[in-house]
Amino acid sequence: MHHDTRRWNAEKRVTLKDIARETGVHVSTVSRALDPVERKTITDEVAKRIQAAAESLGYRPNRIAAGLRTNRTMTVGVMIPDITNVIFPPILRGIESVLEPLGYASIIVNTDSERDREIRLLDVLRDRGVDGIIHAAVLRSDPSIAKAAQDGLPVVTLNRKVEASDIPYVINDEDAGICQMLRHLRELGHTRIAHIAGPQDLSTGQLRLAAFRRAAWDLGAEAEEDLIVTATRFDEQEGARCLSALLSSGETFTAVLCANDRLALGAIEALRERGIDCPRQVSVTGFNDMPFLDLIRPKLTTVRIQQHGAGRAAAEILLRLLNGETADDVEIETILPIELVIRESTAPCP
Amino acid sequence: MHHDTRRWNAEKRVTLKDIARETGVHVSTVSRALDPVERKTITDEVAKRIQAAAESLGYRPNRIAAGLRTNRTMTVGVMIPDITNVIFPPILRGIESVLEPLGYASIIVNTDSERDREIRLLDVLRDRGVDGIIHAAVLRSDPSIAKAAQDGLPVVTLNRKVEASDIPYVINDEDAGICQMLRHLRELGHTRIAHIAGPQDLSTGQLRLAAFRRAAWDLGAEAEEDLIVTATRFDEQEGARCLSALLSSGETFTAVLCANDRLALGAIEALRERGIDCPRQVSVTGFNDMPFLDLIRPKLTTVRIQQHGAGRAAAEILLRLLNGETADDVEIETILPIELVIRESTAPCP
DNA sequence: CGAGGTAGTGCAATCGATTGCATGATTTAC
DNA sequence: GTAAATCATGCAATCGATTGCACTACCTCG
Repeated sequence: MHHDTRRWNAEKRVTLKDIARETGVHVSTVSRALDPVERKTITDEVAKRIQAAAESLGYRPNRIAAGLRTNRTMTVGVMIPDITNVIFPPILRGIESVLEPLGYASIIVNTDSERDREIRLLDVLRDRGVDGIIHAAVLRSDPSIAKAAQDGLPVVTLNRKVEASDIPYVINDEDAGICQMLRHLRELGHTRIAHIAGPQDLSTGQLRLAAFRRAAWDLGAEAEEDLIVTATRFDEQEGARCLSALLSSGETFTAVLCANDRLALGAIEALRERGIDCPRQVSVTGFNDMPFLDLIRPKLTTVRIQQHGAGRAAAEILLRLLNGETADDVEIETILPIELVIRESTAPCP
Repeated sequence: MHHDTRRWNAEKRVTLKDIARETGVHVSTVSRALDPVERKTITDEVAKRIQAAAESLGYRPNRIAAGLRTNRTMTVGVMIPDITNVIFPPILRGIESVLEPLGYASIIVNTDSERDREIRLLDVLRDRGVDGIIHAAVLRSDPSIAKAAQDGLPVVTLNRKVEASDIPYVINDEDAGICQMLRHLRELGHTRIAHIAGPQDLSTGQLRLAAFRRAAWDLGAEAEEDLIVTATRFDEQEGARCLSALLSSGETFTAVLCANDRLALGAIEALRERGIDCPRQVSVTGFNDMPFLDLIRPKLTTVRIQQHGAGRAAAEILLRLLNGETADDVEIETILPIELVIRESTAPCP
């Protein structure tokens, strides 16, 4: 016999072969007796005996071996930009709430919004034979994941969509969110409303900006292009930078509608540094309603998206893909409803 | 040939066999040429040719197959109570920063502090053949993980330790943290200092309570047992409940040293509800310095622990275990230094 | 120039589970 | 009562990579 080079062979695992020896049947019979689907092809008495033996020996199926044969690992990959961004943990729990009860585990990777990293991590996932991928960090143009999906790997994108592809996606009703928020500001009397837009290479940033322009039009005024500044990242630092840019542009404004909460937080901080009060002098709004927002002063008026729900929805679609439905059977677009959350960062126009 | 029952065989993967056929050598030679260690046993010219072929065919090793043979999956399991607790994401990034560059991926699971779930998830991880586990959700007494470690599975615990076992652990200097905090409160003139202790089935809760008693003694006063209330969970709700209990006990106090930030946040909220001002009337302190604390009013005085650093430290120890060092070679205990962070929730004794 | 090395490859077993087909036993049908 | 159908189980190939050992050159040295 060849030498054993395994790592920790202390108590070697119980295998089908052990159960077969114990019960005096062939390993294939054991395999069938333990498979809920194949079980009916086995005499009931024998199946019971095998299951009892499996139980008493403490058998646990080796998913690695099964995975090699069947090409299913019961593991999915989840790609997000950065787990320390508080918006993502609830999403992950939403995904888990659907997948875990069905026996799936997930490998979570952080792309840090770097394309190289994303490509490398995609390989990391494929090398491990994940059955599918939920991708919450795609760019509007993202050839690597599009290629993977083309090859037949089940993929669903979350929060963002990749254009010119038939990858199913779950997003929020950005249009309604921006529109309702703009209306809210109008009702408070604001007319000169600035927009700090998100990165335009992300569908979220692009959709929200488009929605802003459209909403302004719908409300009877063209969007003032000079009052739109575009951030390069969705973070506080960029929020602050964009607000400074607005201030030094010389334009006047009494409200700033930001493409997400972190931009809004940065903007408020920049206002504070200049002694400008939010909301008394300038109203600021966010998008996402990330956790803890109600503990931070001023409490931010924002658009609540379904975080847990988005995770669930994406997982459910992925499941259908995993169960053999093709991208044609599954609806490409899922838009989740939003809800306006009015707190303290918006006030009547001074 | 048997029927192929694989799932998405669209573009079937390139295997060693394909490269072997392409280059006219045996698959074992290909395997060796692609293995950095075995490579030297191969003629340089042949190795180069094989590598070139692998490259041009777009070969990606199948880790499932390799894992079956070698019993190494290059995947580790990470168990935490709940990813939506903001303390954990930085820890995970710390772990990742060490393991990911070495080719490891991690499967993260949330135990929700439920024992059944923990046991089930432990099986989920073992079934997938993880090479080791970083466990940040252990109880002081935790037979299931102790058993796994006994069986030879590399395990490191993080933030908490399991007693009566030789599982290496990485924790914070709870003693120093509590002691420095108590001294800080004393220096502000407080003498009647309450303690909201954490769950005593977690080493963190137990160590911090013990440290509180010891520190009180060291500072020349016995801990007033009536001023100690124990929470059943580390969360805001319990913080509020414990504070109420303190208030209705009839004891007087001017400061509350809490076993972690969430308890402190809950305590402050409960004070606020009763119209008691923190810090003017009662000082409150936390432990951990979780993210966003500086955005929440009043800014919480707390003990900063190394979150990212703890993840890194645990990962480094796990690595040594993975590389064959036994629990005897590795230091069982790693205590990371803490730092007092004085903000606005503590003030001189009124 | 032949014995003893050594280096480079090939061979084949192996990891553990799955599954199409073969086989033998039993039942059903006529 | 025998042919045919049905059922339960065994057999063996397979997934893709790894690796101990065998084998064949060629090399070195005396």
